[in-house]
Amino acid sequence: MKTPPPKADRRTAILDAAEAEFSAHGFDGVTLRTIAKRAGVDLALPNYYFGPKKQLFDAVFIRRAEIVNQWRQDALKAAIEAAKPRPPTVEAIIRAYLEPMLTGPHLEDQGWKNYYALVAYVNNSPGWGGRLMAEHFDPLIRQFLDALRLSLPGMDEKDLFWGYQCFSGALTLALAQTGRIDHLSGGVCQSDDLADACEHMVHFIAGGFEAARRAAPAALPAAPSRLRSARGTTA
Amino acid sequence: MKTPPPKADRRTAILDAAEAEFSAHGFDGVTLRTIAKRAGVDLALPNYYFGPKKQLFDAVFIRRAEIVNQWRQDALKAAIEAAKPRPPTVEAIIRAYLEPMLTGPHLEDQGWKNYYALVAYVNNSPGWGGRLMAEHFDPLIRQFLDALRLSLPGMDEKDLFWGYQCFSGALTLALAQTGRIDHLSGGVCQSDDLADACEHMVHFIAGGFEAARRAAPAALPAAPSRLRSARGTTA
DNA sequence: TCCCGTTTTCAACAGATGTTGAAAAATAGA
DNA sequence: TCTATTTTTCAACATCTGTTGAAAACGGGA
Repeated sequence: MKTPPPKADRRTAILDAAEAEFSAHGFDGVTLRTIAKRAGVDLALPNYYFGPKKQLFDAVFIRRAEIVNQWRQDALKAAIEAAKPRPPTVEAIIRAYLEPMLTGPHLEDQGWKNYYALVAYVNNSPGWGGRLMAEHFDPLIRQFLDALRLSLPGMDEKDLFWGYQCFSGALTLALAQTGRIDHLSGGVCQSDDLADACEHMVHFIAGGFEAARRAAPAALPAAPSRLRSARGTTA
Repeated sequence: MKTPPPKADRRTAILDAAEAEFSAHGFDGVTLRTIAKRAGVDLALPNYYFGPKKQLFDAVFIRRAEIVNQWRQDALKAAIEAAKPRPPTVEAIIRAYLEPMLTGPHLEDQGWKNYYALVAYVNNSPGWGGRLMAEHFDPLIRQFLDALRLSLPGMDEKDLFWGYQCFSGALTLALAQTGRIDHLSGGVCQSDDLADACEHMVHFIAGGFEAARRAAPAALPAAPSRLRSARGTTA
């Protein structure tokens, strides 16, 4: 599996092994010997290629970050383009944020699932994890927040950011694939079925954002009726 | 601070130190020497009181679990009682789930904030973390799911569980208090202001559940118009 | 006072950990 | 083929890790 090349590329073998181990046990729960053994290489090789342990972790984290960022940026642009000249719906924005990650043929590669669990680990780690997330994901997140602002006119900034915090938390737990929802639901839901998680999250999160705007204390006293969200009243 | 008793209770001193360290660095990121030094006790003492390292971790996790569970169970019962004979609103249920944890004077104790971060760490840890969560929190979670079922008639089971997954994720990230939302919002939101997070989460999550029910593929063919959510249309 | 159970300290163990330098092997260019 | 560069192996280092057993200090009852 994973297309073992005749003359193995030990570099990516190390990255794959480190990805699997780090995502399962965290940074401190993994030894270089474990990684080396899993990759089928000598103990000294990870250090030769990537330097000290923390730099190896960073390399694993960065490897797929730009790829997924590109996917999501394209999806966001497409959603904006498709809705022109109006802003896209909240649901369309959330979908552009989630679908490139959580659906598609790349999920058949266990490496991608491991990577997502790693992102979840980093996003929940206090301190140094924050820098990694901020460096590699904040620019794109701000683009999505900008899009949401346009789709949720009159929404308070604080509500928007706390809404994103809820959104990010829901996504993070889905990425972690801890299997807890499997146990809790008695098998009705499977935490490694990311596409299923995505489809449900889209509706839940979009509804959350819209409810958060509606609940604003006094954010829309002179409500701008000219710019109303595409989704009108539901009843 | 933390009421250092004249004849110190080294037992709770160890628990407090372990709580702070584990919540900040995870299980493998902490050494018994660090904990002992922080607690101001000898290296051998943690082992004397709690046995091996993992049992110490469990003791920290369990110590406050029953307390918070009791709070939440009381709040749920009160919400059900207050709404009788109808089921409480979704928002009231979510509030009963969140407010006992995230608001109140106990949050002035840094120990509680550390504990919440620890719960977030455990909930996002694959494998062994799941057992801890399931053992100590699942019974109460099922009570809340039962209440939600009554307040969301016609909702599909799968939608309910995925909704809870979103809910749990949002709560978990809030509990982690990673400080990321502070940076992202430029100071508008502060991740250690759990009461503020709570108030926003209540609306977001309640809206999410209601939207998830509405979005059910064909769950309500003969929509029960007699039972409608308290919150009507807004325009 | 002595005695006995509990608590605390001390020192050390066996093993694991990240990292490194030098030797050996493989590779590519001329 | 010889040579120069890169890649891989090997062995070891200093340090840290969880755990333990024995000794010491403590505390209360007789």
